[in-house]
Amino acid sequence: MGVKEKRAKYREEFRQEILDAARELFITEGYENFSMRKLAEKIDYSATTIYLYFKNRDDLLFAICEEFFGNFSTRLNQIRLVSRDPVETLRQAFLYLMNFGLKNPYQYKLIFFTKSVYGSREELVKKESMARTTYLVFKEIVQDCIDAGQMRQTEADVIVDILVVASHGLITKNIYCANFLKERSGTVARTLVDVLLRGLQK
Amino acid sequence: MGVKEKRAKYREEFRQEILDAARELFITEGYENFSMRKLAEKIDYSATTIYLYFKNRDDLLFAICEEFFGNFSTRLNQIRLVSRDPVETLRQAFLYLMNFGLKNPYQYKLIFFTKSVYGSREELVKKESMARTTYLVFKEIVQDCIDAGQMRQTEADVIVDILVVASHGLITKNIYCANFLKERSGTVARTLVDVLLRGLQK
DNA sequence: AGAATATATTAACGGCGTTAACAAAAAATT
DNA sequence: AATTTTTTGTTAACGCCGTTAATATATTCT
Repeated sequence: MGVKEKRAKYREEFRQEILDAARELFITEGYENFSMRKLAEKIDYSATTIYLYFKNRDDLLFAICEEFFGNFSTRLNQIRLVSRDPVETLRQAFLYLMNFGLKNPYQYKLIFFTKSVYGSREELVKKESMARTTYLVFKEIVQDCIDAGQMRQTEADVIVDILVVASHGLITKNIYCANFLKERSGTVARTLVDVLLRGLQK
Repeated sequence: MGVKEKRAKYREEFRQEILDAARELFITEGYENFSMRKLAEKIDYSATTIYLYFKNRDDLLFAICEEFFGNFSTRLNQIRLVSRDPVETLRQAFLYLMNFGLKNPYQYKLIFFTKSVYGSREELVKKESMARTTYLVFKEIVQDCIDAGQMRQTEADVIVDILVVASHGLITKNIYCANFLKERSGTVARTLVDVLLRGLQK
């Protein structure tokens, strides 16, 4: 009926509030069953208010992705500072990604397996997104391994791809295959990491 | 306005016609943008007619999945008959899955990465679906390798999981990551197969 | 105080999946 | 051959959805 008595004094603060609610809703309901109206009800505002802070539904998802990749690249740089051995750094980085996926499968799915929010390759490269930054850091870690002579001479891009492929596969299977017992996922994950890193080393 | 002059004489025939149109529409438009109304328009019938042949939207998807798994398990048995070496059989089977995915990414996605149409593990096991059959054949092929002493003693289930994980990962990445150059996918695929099979052999 | 801007609302458009009510053709029964 | 029943199709409607337009009110600026 009446208008909200409490207004959003600080735009960014309220924007973040919406984003948090959206992330939760996206994860619990899934991308398909998310709706702007549900989100509106959750934050107790009308649906159209959301459009004052986000262009549309996909803009919300974009913000969630960027948030994730921001944290991820920070974490990668931390790992890099702590660990001295390049291959060990790579293992840690890879495990971090996989463990995040195993612990937060639906957020992982939301970020990596939903209608790409970053457009084509050209758009991705020029847009200077956190997603792009993260990829570059990951690639640098791989390059460090190659430069240190501890990894067979393959294009760093390909190696990054292989690792990401493995991680993506594990999480997808974990999510979509009902006959994929949860207890086994740990075993599969460990085996995957070992086989891949051993296969990649000189 | 008027009622259709040409009626569907043979139920199964018309059902298949709908299914073919649905598959095409699901693949071209994606699961998200598929709609019963579009399908209706495509086959030139009213939307509600579809409900005389399929329970609902997901029932259509289920039929498409079963169709695929039927073909897949047949193909696996063919490979098994031709090839004599167990590991070679496994390689062929694995490559068949991956190549199908690389050639038909959106159908692969539709079948493996959409809201599971097979329910929980218990439901999957008791329902006697083609999906279940396919999994069992795949597992038998792996078991043959183990029995022949050519593969390290690991649970066959785990090995199947690892291979499927790799395949799923490759296809997902191929679909969702704009920066995943198409030309590279072949290289990554070959490397994956080699590393995995070598790592699994005794 | 008054103008301008930011923030929020309701109403509406055109789409969706699905069900209900109904019509007509085909098949079965008498 | 006439009539009942079943199958196959239709239109209308319900309650969702994303998004835009028009509008009202609060806050901020001058």
